Amino acid sequence: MGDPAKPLRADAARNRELVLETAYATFAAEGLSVPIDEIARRAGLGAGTIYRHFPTKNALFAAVIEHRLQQIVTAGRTLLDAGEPAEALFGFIQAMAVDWGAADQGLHQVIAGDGIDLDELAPAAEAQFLSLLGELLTAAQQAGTARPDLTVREAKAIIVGCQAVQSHTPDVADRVITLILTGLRAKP
Amino acid sequence: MGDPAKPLRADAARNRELVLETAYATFAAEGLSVPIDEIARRAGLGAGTIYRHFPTKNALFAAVIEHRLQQIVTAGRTLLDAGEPAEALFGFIQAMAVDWGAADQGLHQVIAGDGIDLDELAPAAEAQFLSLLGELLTAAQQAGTARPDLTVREAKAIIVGCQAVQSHTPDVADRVITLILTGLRAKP
Amino acid sequence: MGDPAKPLRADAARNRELVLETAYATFAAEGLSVPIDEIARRAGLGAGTIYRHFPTKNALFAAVIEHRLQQIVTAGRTLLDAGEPAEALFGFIQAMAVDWGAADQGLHQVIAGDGIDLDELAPAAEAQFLSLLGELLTAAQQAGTARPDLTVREAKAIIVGCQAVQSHTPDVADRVITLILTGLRAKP
Amino acid sequence: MGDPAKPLRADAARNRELVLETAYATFAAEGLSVPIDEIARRAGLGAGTIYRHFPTKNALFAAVIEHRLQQIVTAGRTLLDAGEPAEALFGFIQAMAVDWGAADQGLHQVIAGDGIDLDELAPAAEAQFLSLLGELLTAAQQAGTARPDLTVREAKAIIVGCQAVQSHTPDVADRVITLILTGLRAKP
DNA sequence: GATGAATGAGACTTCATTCAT
DNA sequence: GATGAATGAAGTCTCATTCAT
Repeated sequence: MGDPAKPLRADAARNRELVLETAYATFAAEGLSVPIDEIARRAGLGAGTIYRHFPTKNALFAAVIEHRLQQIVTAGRTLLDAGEPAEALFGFIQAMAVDWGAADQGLHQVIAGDGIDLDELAPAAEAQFLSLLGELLTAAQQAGTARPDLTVREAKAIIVGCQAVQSHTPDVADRVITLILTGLRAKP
Repeated sequence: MGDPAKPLRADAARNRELVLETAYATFAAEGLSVPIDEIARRAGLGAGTIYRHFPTKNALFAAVIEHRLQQIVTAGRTLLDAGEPAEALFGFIQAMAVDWGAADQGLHQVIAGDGIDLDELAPAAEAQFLSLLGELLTAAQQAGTARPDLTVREAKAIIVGCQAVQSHTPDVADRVITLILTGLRAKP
Repeated sequence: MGDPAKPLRADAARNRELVLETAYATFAAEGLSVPIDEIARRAGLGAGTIYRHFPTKNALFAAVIEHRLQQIVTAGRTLLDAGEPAEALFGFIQAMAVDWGAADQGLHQVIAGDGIDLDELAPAAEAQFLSLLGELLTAAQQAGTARPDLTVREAKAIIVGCQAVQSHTPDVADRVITLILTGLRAKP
Repeated sequence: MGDPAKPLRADAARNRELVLETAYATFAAEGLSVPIDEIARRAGLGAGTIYRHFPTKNALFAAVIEHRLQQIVTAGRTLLDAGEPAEALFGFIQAMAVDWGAADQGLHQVIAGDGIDLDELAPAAEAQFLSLLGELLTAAQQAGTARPDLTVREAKAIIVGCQAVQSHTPDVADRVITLILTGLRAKP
């Protein structure tokens, strides 16, 4: 049913994607304080072009995070559909912290605070993310691998914790996250 | 006695304390990007006064963190000396995240990364902290309450994770941290 | 054609020139301690614009000096090519101090030291300058008007001295410089 | 007769001397931009003590220059009284630049401009200096060693030039100054 | 009188955002 | 639409000068 927004011209759409990818890579590698000009330079665009697509730097954050969360949700749903409900939740948390969060300074800064609030920034994506997390959690609880009294908010808090671990001490992160997850499996 | 550095004049010492406390409160509440001028304003001082005591913004960070870590180490040692070796480690981690970390956004940013390195910033205090943590860990392992294969670095990573949890989702932090700690108690 | 650096946009090039001229006039008239903001104000530009073209105040010095030295070298070469080898050196020194150095306080400060090193600031232009000076000197020596034992470094030192004279006591500079140059003509 | 100002207490007089000497050494070595606090530190005094004796930084410059000029005048007079009128002027100029000006960045900056005017700063000392210079000049002219048409202002301008040479290219300064002085000896 | 801590204006520089080309 | 130049409000830090101790 018809995108309400006018469809972008082909080159504009391409530029939007390019900005998004460049911004993600840059924020992930160097944190959120990278200047817009630097992102423009890396994308081979003018700064004005970025502002045409994203009216403020915060809007760019929002779009990047939204994009990222959508990828995460997609990957999580794949895991869920793979038919291993018992381990999907744990695999997802581990993957989110270790594989995806490995170099993700920017994502971690956003998720862990730094004055930026995910719920304000990208409420729709956040809702989808929580919904997926709920499904993963329920599946694991029904399979008997996760504590039955665990809530979605708690599961998200644990993800935040695991990402902090990954970002701060990458070399022991794998083991520590495994330990943390142990606590989620224990019977009440 | 025999302090090599001349003792500060009474008013200077008072102001130094005032800056340290104001800076701690401000960084904790609003993160590390608060301008020095704002801290000066809140302390009722000129900006130059802060720079007299701490020649760089980083030096101020360092002093705040050092001050804070010393308080933490002192409190941890009290716990250790209280004669409950079995629970001291867990009490310490919980206290560090929940009681002290409650409003500690700035401290968390420093400890959790953000381009700032604790070891460079306050190496002495960091060393004391790690040493205390080691003692708490050993005591718990000898009492049989902590996994024997846990290392100090891992314990520190867990603290970082717990602080992230506290800072991001305070209302479920208590429960989540308890869950995380469960994983440290499990037999290998 | 084949300029590796993209040619500046017309407005940018105009502003670059404007900054250079304003900076030259201002430094020359008031010395090197004039704030960048003041130069921006006089040029009718924002301070940021200056920093876009010259990333540091030192870089602006460098560009001003380079610009100036190039003019000087060009003028000197014209003198050399005019076919009066016997007098070109003396004309050049006199011109450099009197005509061009008339209000050149800033340039004099740079050339005469003040903690700023020409060789670091604009090595290429400095090299060209020394090379031209060498040619002038050789020509005069072959024509028998300059002492045969005079070196390029000594000639440069004399220029520095003449500029100091000009800058300090303009009203007697012409005569004094003539006297100084007399010493260079004398037979050993 | 009878100093109109109350005589200083012994310690105050000592401090005044100490500041003057330290300031001279520091300005000479590092230029006029050295902070007052640094001079205080080197003198082992508080900054306030300097301000008790010299109400502004400019006043301190003035006093330093005055002090210095007095020494110079004294030394020049000694030269004059030594009974070698033919060479006293040349010896004086050479000594002023080479021996005394060797590391005299501060003095050179003041004399060579930098927005500071000797006549405003220390008019009395300047007058004495000019008077001495006049005597040296007259003596040399009567002895037939200096051009009869040389004026005091021109002689001073030459000193400024020689100091610039010394300050800019110390290693050839001796020779260059000798060359310059040759010009003053030549018959008109 | 001496001290050195405090002040606060102002320097240099960065960067989100706007706008002429 | 795209570009990248211009803007100007901050931010960090310095230092001449004043003032409480």
